[in-house]
Amino acid sequence: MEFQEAKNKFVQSWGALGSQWGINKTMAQIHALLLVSADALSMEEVMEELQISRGNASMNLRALMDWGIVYKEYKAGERREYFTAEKDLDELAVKIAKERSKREIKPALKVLKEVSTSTVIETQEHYHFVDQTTKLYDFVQKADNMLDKITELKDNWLGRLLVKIMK
Amino acid sequence: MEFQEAKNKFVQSWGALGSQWGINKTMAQIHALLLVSADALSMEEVMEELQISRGNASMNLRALMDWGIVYKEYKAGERREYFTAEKDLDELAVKIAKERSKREIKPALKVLKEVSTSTVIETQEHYHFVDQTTKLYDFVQKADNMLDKITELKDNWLGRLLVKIMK
DNA sequence: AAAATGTTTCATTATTTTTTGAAAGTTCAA
DNA sequence: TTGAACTTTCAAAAAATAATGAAACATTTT
Repeated sequence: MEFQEAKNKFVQSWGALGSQWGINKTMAQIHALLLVSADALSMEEVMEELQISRGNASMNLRALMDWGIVYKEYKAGERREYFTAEKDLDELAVKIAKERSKREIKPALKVLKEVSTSTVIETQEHYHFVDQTTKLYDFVQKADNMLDKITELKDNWLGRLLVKIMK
Repeated sequence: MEFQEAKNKFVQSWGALGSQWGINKTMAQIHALLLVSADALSMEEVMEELQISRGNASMNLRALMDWGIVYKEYKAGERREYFTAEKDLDELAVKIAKERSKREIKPALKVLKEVSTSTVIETQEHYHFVDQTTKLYDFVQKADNMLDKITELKDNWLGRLLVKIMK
């Protein structure tokens, strides 16, 4: 396969995947592009390669930086800003997971706690509601903790073994 | 908090969460509603409670059944169909994960394999592309396997211990 | 076999989300 | 301080996605 063809295919597919996970298409595409680019790219180059407008590029590059998975880079003697992606995949996964946890899981947990603890139980129906939402709260919290636990685990001997077994 | 108010808050929030995860709002809301309902609901009741059209209810209930997380139920002597949600949260998580893996991860892996193995390397730039996509392939595959592994683990003694430690 | 009851489909409409591009804003160099 | 190079913002337009509702389709009862 031609290099350009392969790169394009990858960027497009990654964009499609992103949009199924609540990340917008362009944001995912820019990330994909930077991920497989050997050097940092300027905004101009990103616009050119993905055929998108300046505003779109600017907004999504900012969003990626807010997520902490794309960095600005300055080249000596150059005015223009360049952008690179976090290329360590473990690091990338951790950052994405943390960000989504903060933005989505935490607020969901807040609602679950609220509704599960403040509802007055008067009937069987109410009881079922409180029971179910309480279980959901515990479950979501457990799941949310998982990643932190895995990250910690990696730092010790037993942990590394376990991670290895699980792989 | 009033029961109806709590239920509503939960259903709405769950719907919002769903839409950030590529599941449409109504689908997530219907699922939330069935999850906290003590009894199975008819399509009519779902429409009424969520204030949605018949077509919308029909399509999304079907989609939920396709995902295997909502079931039809027939009541003796009744013509009408009733719907219930999978209420075992572990089971629910497994089904959702399997479905997303099938629909999203597997196709992504296919593309990754394709571009990482079929690109002819002629320059440093090409090398970096192949290297990065290969790493990504390995990483995604590993992540995709995780859940299966955790599920298996739960079935044996050592596994249960590990899962306990990690919790 | 017709009516009654219930479900699905899908073209049209509405809503939501994303993108554009031009104007405003910054920063640096001369 | 002016102008050149570059970035950000945001109202408006475009595109993508979801919802409606009426007609078609099924199934059961009389």
